[in-house]
Amino acid sequence: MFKKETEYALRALVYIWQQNKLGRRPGIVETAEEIIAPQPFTAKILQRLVKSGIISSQKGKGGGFFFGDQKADITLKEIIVLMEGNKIFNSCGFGMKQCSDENPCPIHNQYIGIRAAIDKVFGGNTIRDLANKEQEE
Amino acid sequence: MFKKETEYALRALVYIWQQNKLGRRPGIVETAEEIIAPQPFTAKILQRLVKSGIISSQKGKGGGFFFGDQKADITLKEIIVLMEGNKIFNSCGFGMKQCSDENPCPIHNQYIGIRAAIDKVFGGNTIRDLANKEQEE
DNA sequence: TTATAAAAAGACAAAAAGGTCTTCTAATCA
DNA sequence: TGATTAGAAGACCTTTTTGTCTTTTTATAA
Repeated sequence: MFKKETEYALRALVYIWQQNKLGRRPGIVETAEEIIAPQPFTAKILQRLVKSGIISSQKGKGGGFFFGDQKADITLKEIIVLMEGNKIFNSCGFGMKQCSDENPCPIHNQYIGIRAAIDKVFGGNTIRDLANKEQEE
Repeated sequence: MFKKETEYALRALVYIWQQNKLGRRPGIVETAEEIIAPQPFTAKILQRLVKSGIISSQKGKGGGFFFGDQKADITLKEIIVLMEGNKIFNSCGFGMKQCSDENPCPIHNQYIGIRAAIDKVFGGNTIRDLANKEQEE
């Protein structure tokens, strides 16, 4: 469904927030291990999230990643759009450029249901929501 | 949602069947133009579909592609699985390997709804269905 | 039976995705 | 203040996807 980058980003953000809630700021090594992702690749993704202002980071001893002013109420959809654009939320299931309500591809009317479901799930959940969910279990 | 290959395959098959119904057997050039896809890439994909037994082909003058014994009642899902495996129908929305009903990721219970919708649309429509749909319009 | 039209085959190439490695910079603590 | 810890930056590499090009094979029609 999504690119690896995007999946790693989502999983990392949930973990970082869970740790932040416990007063901790996890680093790259710890985060990559936890989410089962290659460490240098995780580093690159986290740096991108910092640059985009989704999270903050602290260099040096005792440093790590954390939600500061940003808060963990960002939706999964916002992260997904940042990482890979909104193709998944807008594009045609048949791959046609000009597909729309007015000029529908042969599965358009059925496919809009899929898109709506995707939008609801990823637009309707935040990092905070997922972090809480995981800890219930 | 899908790979280009897959989208081209679906569009090509619909077009080929529409032409077959009219007593014609379209060739690579014609098919690629119609579905707006690069010609040599389309050739490769059609050859793959022939090898897999989805359609038949005829070499030489007046040749082209056609549904013979195969019939056009194959579902879109079957084509998708052939082209890119069943990842989309089975995988986790959060990218976790071990995600299941027993060991769910934090969006599992919501994501299964998306998967069900995808399965219904692509498992519930055949090439014949789409070919008929397009001609209604 | 030969020219021609068309698919088959496979080598090649470009771009994107996924991932690694090394060096630099900054913060902190002893 | 200097050693150490940790993120930042960017060059580099590999695999997959997407696409091209050339040659070969086969069928048919003139």
